[in-house]
Amino acid sequence: MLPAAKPNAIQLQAKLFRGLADPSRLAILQALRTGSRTVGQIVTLTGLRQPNVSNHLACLRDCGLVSATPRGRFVFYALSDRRVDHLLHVADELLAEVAKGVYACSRYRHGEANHG
Amino acid sequence: MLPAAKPNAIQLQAKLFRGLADPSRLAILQALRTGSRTVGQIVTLTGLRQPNVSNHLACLRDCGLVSATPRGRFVFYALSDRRVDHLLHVADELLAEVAKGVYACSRYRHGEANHG
DNA sequence: AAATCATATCAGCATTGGATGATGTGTGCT
DNA sequence: AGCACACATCATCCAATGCTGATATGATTT
Repeated sequence: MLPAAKPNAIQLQAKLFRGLADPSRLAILQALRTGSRTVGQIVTLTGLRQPNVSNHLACLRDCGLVSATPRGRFVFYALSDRRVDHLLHVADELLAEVAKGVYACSRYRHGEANHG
Repeated sequence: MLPAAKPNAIQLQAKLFRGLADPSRLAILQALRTGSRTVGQIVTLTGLRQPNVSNHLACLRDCGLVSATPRGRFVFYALSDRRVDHLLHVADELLAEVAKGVYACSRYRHGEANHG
């Protein structure tokens, strides 16, 4: 499919970025930047529905971006590594200095509003 | 929508990551990491169709990730800033060390194959 | 001026992905 | 044991996104 540049690496990167490309998942990661949180806390912090949060957490966990620690009937989630935080930081820098036009990119509206 | 963490920043990040979350766009960016390329060159390098490439380039350009320099009937595209390359690099590090499970994340299949 | 080439734009289609409500699993308390 | 709570999973629905072929625009050459 891609003669020149290693498809595998690209596909992986694409998947990683897609994992980060969702406002809900970013909100969850944001909630975890300050420390471990239970699912219930994340629900409260983000305003998302519980099944929705669980679903996204499963995704983030599969991807290795967050870690889960069961404790009694609670499950504490945390960023799995400081690099995750770092990537978010680098992205913010890029937004501030380079990618200012992102808000105006009309190719997709994802992130502007939620569906029904 | 998100009481705790600045929604705006999150929406912006989501949009930026979504800009990077597409295998075609990543392939294009990859093709540009080695220098300026015309649309035709990118088409050849990536194997994508020309309208498709133009479309993605418009997206990337709107987002500020790439810059366009018309020269005669050609248009040369290039990464707009070294930070773009940097972000891709950080993402690769994350993939190598932390997010190894990304390949197995079954919440979405984006990046594994193209449609019809 | 006509033709050709490089790129951009358009309308339509198919697919993916995310949200929701209902339900299942397992733990802790009384 | 029975109940209540915290979280996970399921099936379904809907919207957004990306791809394609056709076409328009603009520039260069003859």
